[in-house]
Amino acid sequence: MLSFTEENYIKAIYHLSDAGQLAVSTNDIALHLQTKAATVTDMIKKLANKDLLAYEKYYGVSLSKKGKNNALSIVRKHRLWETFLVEKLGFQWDEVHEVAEQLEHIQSNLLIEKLDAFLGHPETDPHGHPIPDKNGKVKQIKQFSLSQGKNGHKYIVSEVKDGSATFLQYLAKHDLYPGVTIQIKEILPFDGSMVVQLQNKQKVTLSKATSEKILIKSNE
Amino acid sequence: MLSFTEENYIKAIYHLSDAGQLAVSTNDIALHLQTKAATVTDMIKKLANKDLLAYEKYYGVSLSKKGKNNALSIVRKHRLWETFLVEKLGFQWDEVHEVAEQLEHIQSNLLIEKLDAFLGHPETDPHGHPIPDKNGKVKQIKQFSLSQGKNGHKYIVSEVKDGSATFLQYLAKHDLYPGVTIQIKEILPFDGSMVVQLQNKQKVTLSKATSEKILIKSNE
DNA sequence: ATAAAAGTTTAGATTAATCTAAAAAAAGAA
DNA sequence: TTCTTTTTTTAGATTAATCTAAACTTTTAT
Repeated sequence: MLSFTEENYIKAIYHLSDAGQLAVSTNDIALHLQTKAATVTDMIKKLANKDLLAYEKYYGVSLSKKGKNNALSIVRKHRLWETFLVEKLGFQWDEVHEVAEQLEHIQSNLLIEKLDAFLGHPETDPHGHPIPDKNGKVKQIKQFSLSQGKNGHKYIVSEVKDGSATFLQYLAKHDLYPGVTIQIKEILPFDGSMVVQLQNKQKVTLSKATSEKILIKSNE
Repeated sequence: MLSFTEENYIKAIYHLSDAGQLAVSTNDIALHLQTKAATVTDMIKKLANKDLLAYEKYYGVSLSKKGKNNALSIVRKHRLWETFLVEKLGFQWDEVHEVAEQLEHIQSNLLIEKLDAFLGHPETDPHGHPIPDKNGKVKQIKQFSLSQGKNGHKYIVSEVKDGSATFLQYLAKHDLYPGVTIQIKEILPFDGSMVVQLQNKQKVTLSKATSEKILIKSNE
């Protein structure tokens, strides 16, 4: 069984490697976990000894199959807890992250399976991130950035790529959540900002920077 | 903020001292926490420095006001989580303890207040233990042991004094939970065992040892 | 191609929580 | 009361996770 700290390293590496695709550098991990490179070197040696990752001196690490499975289990727990906090306890979606960071380390398969059932086996969390299933399978949705959407077309918001409280609060104010249907009404050529209409007919103007951080999927 | 370990010591001392009434010995704490007396001595020195308890060498410890408040907050969290696990996730009442031992250490006031509201501000957990309120106030119920009940009288089961899985499973099999109304039908003079009738008219014979571990309160 | 910069590792310490073994104090028994 | 037993504390180590400073590798720039 992994310690709290080991789990955090595995999760960080998973995210930084884009779900285990690419190798991750010592400094990236240190930055992400707000710790020092020397500390990271020590820890990745330990994780390498446990066969959770492959480590080549000076060339970073990449997760093993076992490491990826561990990461997926932690991500699953994190996202189920976030869903619980928002759907059942009424948290704002910008308030959930820190608490879920703690809850994801609770060790109990029974708990997580019962929580999953209680939530109705959700496929995505409140930010639109897919929740890995019990076996670590992640359902991939065909999605792309809102900035690539076409004028006049309707889409469903599927995910937001920025978890900062200010950004999430901004979106919340304009009722932009995963699951919401939007239609692109206008794309301004000079700065790439766009006007989108919500279900309730309200229109919002989004800067290019913002529309790049919102992912959408086709309207079926 | 207290560490996981510090919280466990404070909670153990709280329970062993009967809610902070009496002093607790080093050995009792070591036994309860499955650790060594030397370790306990070190830790209580640390907790004494933080003004969580009063420590007199060779004469044990007693919780300070601050220590008691901390303990009550942990107990509150533990019991709210147990209630959640049983009421919302469908855990059996003998399965909840270990998981609640982990959940009680999650740090978030918002979480615990929202959980409390979600559960409808329960006054007792599934074992009938009172849940301290936000301010640490514990509602005391006038209760006594079933073994002291009178023949023919009706009572409500209010608490069970043994948390072992086997005992709880035994009670569950006979539908004996806090909140259930029972009537004493017969008390056998030679061994003190008694026959009680449940709401559904079923009768169960309980040994003296068992009836001593079940607490009851008056039927209003 | 080589020197400077950036990134990484090693060496040596530190802190929290734990342990064993030995010393000291308190409690119980003769 | 004095000796034995039990309980508690102290001393000295250990492990996990962290740090700083120095050494070493790789990358970048001139």
